[in-house]
Amino acid sequence: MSYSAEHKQQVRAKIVESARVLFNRHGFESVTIDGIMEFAGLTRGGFYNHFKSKESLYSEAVSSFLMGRGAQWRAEAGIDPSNLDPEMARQMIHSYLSTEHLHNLDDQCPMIALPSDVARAKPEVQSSYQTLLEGMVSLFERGLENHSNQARHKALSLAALCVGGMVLAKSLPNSDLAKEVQSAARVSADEITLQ
Amino acid sequence: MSYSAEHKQQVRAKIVESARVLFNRHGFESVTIDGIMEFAGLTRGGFYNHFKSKESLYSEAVSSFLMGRGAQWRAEAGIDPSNLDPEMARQMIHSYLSTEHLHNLDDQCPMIALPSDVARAKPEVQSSYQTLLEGMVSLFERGLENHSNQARHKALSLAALCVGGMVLAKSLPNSDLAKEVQSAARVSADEITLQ
DNA sequence: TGTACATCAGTGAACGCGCGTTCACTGATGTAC
DNA sequence: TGTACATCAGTGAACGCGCGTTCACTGATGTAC
Repeated sequence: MSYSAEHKQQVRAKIVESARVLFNRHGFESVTIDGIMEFAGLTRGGFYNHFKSKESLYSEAVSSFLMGRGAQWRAEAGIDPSNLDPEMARQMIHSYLSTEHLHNLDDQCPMIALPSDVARAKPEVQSSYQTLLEGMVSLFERGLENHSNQARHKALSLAALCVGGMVLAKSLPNSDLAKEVQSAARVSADEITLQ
Repeated sequence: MSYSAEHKQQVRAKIVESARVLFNRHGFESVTIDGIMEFAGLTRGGFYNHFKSKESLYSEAVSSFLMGRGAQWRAEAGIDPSNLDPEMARQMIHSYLSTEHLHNLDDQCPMIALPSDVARAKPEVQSSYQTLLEGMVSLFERGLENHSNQARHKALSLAALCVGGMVLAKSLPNSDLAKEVQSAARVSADEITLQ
């Protein structure tokens, strides 16, 4: 035997995490295998011991956010998915639509870091994106459900407001307008959440 | 003398339009100079008679939408920017958040076709994106202003809802969920518009 | 009106570079005895 | 416990291809006379 199974698994996870961060920074296409492996502390050729191709990483990098940085974020924010209320939903939305989230590119939600990349990718990658969206919508919905008979519809609109506000803010060169968009989206989200 | 000045200008415009469509389909990076020129009915080398580099096209392709396809769309929808009301704003939003718009990739609003590409591009490109956003917000604002003292804030939120709803829909493999997101965003937009 | 000419838009071959992928190898690891 | 060995994760040179850009050229155009 050579290395243990968990060693291989850990290295693999390190490559996925490296890819996730670099994809968030530069998008799928601009990131090279060389760059991913170097960022993970390895060399080029070894990549193919773990993955079939560059493309096969996209889906995994997107979905790894949910259980990795996303879970960490939920824990830090004190979110208990089984016990949510409108005030908690409101806090999540304000955190999502914050300047900190906008500038924390490495740990940013892939839904706003990679929308065009995913839209052009294979269905498998889009499924990972859908899983992220469903996670977000589910959190919002449970935060609202005791207080509204339209929780599903509201949760979907809140997701669109969150993602739209951040996507717009990311693409603007003028940080004043970016902040204005985020602020407006927060206020409208509050109204939807609390009404 | 050789060709007339307007001939050169027309060819240049044809290249920009070719680039705009191909960027909408595939994003900035995947599109090649070869592809752009062939789509415009020309050959590779001539590109540099008109543009300094590939990158110098990005900004122009994005902003060309406003006066080109965007103006055509506004005309077809019977929109008079100097005479708007909430019902007109509502129609614009429903048209933006429609299945037709989602699937009409060639003529799609660049704000939803190219968000990641623009977010990673030079400030000049982001300025073109900002001009598109300001145009949209201005239309919404004028549609609301006689009926609300918070027209600016509402217009910004409506833009975030429109862009967010469409960006999400574009990245989902499941067209049922995509339609559900669009539908929810439309309903929430109506509430913001008419309240 | 007709012809020679100067201009420069357009052509397409060629260059250089970067990237995804392959492959022969090497050396660290864990097992067999 | 110690040693020989089989395995395969990791290495890095090399390959092939595609793309942005350059460049010498050609030929359509409009002007001068």
